[in-house]
Amino acid sequence: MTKTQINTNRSMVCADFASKPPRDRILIAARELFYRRGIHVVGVEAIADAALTNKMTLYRHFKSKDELIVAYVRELAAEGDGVWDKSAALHPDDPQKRIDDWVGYVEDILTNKFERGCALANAAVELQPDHPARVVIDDYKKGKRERLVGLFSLAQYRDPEGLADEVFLLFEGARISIQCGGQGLASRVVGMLRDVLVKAARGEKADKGSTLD
Amino acid sequence: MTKTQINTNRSMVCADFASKPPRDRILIAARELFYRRGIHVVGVEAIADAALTNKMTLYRHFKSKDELIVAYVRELAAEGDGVWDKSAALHPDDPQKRIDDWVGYVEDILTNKFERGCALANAAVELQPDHPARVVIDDYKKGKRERLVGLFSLAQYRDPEGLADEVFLLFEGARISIQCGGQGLASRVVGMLRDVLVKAARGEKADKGSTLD
DNA sequence: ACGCATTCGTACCGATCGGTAACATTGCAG
DNA sequence: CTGCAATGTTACCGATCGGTACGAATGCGT
Repeated sequence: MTKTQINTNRSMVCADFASKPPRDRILIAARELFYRRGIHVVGVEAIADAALTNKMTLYRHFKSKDELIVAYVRELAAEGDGVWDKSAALHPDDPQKRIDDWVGYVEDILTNKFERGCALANAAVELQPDHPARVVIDDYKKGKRERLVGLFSLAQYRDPEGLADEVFLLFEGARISIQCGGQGLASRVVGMLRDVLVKAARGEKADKGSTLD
Repeated sequence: MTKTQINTNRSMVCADFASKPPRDRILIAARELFYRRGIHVVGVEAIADAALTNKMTLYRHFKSKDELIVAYVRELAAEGDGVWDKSAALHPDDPQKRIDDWVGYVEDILTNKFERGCALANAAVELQPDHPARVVIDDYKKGKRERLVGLFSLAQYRDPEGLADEVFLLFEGARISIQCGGQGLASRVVGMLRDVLVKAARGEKADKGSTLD
């Protein structure tokens, strides 16, 4: 909560930005520009400028723009996994608490007025199906759904697969809808999500004799 | 059902393609290329080529590429509205039948293996928030949700607003997920959608004395 | 047959794209 | 201080971008 989110369009996202190594600055700048404006419309020179460096240094760290895109997507995926892992490390034996964490995380995202949808989904929209970054995105999304399934299963909810599908799709739908006409949706979704989970929780431990695996 | 969907990457979507006026050919070609490859990566020359014409003729019908993009988005929106209107015209007094129509339409889309997500949502991802096409997309999406609300209200479902939000988001989430790791989801979503609607139908006409407007 | 508008084809414009060559400059380890 | 690697600077490459000038070809109503 209370993220130190920066609202400017500059890429000065932290005080010691200039003191970071060039590769880090480039990735930070690329991340901001790719997310805000799109991947194809942002040129490598603009990224180098925002990273307080130049095109040559960029190409010393990344063989091509495509490789930079892959690094960008990899970083996003790693960060998403990191949030999840941290919650799992904090509450290793309390799946319900981890579910609450996730809902809070979702709420933070959906109520952030600088959101422009899921950066990974947006990247998937822009990139051709055979782009090397696509498999990273696919794996991440698949993994995220499976984590939800595992969590619901651990919390002994009924039908963890179906429940994971449902909340996953609601979340994805909300994120994409934020950027096209669904501003009002965001606030309603969180309540809806909690509703679905509470309703599902009523069925937990219903008859634990059935095919639980 | 059994749409005459063409699977080639060519833009020869109908037999009399060459006999259509240039403007139509350009819009058809733009539609296919924008959807398959993305808006920014497709140049006007590629569109003109696919439309069996040249850049000059394109610019006689569209003042700029941006205007072509707006026309593209407008056409998509009009077509989406058309599907809805047709169902409404066929079953003006049978909201349940229209709901079934919509679910069938959704099923057609989600099980079409050439789907690359909602063309309008994809366009919104690629275009800057101040692009003139964005308001067309926003209006369409808002309108679509309101149509759902109206339909559920007409069918006397309980909480039509919440229900519309739910099925709308599930649908949107499914469409975006198809193109990133969620191939398996598509088939499950349709069942889930029917489930949600059936469950909601159980609450219909519950107490019709309440604030129905 | 004519005139006229639409369309076609080509060649071009300036700008920007991704990517590189070659060299000057910095900073840090020995 | 010396040496070497990392970084900065500038200029450039071919290709492609959105957009246009202009003349030739076409179709069609009269």
